Amino acid sequence: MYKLPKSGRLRRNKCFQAVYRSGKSYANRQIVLYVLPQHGRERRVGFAAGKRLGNAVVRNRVKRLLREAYRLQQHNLKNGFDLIIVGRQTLVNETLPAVSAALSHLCDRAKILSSKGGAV
RNA sequence: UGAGUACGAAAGAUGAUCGCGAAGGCCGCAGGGUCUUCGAGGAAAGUCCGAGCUCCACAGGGCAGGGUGCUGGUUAACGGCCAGCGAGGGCGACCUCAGGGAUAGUGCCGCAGAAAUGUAGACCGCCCGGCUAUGCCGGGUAAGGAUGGAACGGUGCGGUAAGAGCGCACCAGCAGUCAGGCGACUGACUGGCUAGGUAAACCCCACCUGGAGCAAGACCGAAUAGGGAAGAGAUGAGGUAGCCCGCCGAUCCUUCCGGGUAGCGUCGCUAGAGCCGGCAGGCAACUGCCGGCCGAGAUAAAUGAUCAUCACCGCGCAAGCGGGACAGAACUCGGCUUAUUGACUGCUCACCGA
RNA sequence: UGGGGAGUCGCCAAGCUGGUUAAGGCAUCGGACUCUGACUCCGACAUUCGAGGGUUCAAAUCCUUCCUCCCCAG
Repeated sequence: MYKLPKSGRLRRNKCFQAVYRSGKSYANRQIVLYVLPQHGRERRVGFAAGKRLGNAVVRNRVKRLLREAYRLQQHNLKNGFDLIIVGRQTLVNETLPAVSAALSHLCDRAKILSSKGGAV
């Protein structure tokens, strides 16, 4: 239930470009969320951390935080979407609970939470 | 106690839960499931050097170009390291140095200054002589002044019209001989009395050096079309590094039109100039022998999150609270450089006490 | 990850190779012309060339170590 195998991840540059170009975006101070509907498919997700955030250690940490936050609440999300979650500058010094809260806030606004799960 | 200096080592430990990557075993036709083991660094960084490896010819010759530059050693190699020599800095422990050649040649040395390298040069002085005489002219003089970063060895005595290595002593420097040292070099003696700086300017000398890089390169599979048109060249197109040689070499190149630009592909991909311990050689860098160990292999790219306990540091009487830097493998090694935490050890100096 | 290039005034830049003056244009400020503005004319504007160290009498320039930015290769 909490697993996150490679098949649920966005892996190709093409897919990333498609989501960036055609998807809708939602943002708050910590996170930017891109959503592209893909009807009938398994939900896939990608994580990104831009060069502005800092050196390689900081960028890796941001991506791992985002992945952990997504992993722990993915069962509340609907299927049939490609998502990209991008970390922003204020995320660098945050801890996991704050990241989770920010992510669920965005998912609520994007209306991809499943009805039986509800907000965390 | 304070200040400093050198060197080595380390970069918290254990457990639980959830999750990720790889390898191997088992189950399954298969998607996959499950168990075990392993899973970031001293700098993984910067990419400043040197190698391995791959392709270009089994990488060859000459010129050009580039690099290094005290001596000896070390190494696969190096611009690294070790030991020494010389110069400079520090009271000292110790530190710094691209540190060959300026007597092979060429260039440059602004402004200032009379003059910037030629045995040249007289602005003020100094001395001698002449004159139309408180000045002017001619000559001598580089000791004094002035300029400059630098002015043709320095100090002293003699000498002289005034001066000058003109003569002498000492010092610096140069050349030669002898002695010591593998050598850089050091010491002694002799000689002629003097030769500016700059080679991180060109250069000379000695030594080294082919080019590209794992996006190298190899393989498998898919796709299209053995597409069309025009032009140049076989006393040889074209390729091979800048040129010449040499080599490869039968179809190749340029332009236009059209088509294609595709695979979460496989290998290369991790056992290596490897790590740890002991012994031996060496002042040391390092080397040899013996024994043991296997320690990441990803590809939008794994190595994470949460919690608990115990160490360590700081604050606090205590309960407790807070803290742990710099930073993330991408073919692999040897160095260098840069970033950075809190401790340990040796040595030096200053002060105080016994 | 590998390879290559560039940092000079607020902006665009010349000067670096071959060492002794930091050109020029735009912008800004002050003045003149005008009743006022524009145009035009005159004047001002870099103690230092991304940062540190070295060579030299002397460094934007030569050497070296860092920092920042840009480009190319799937």
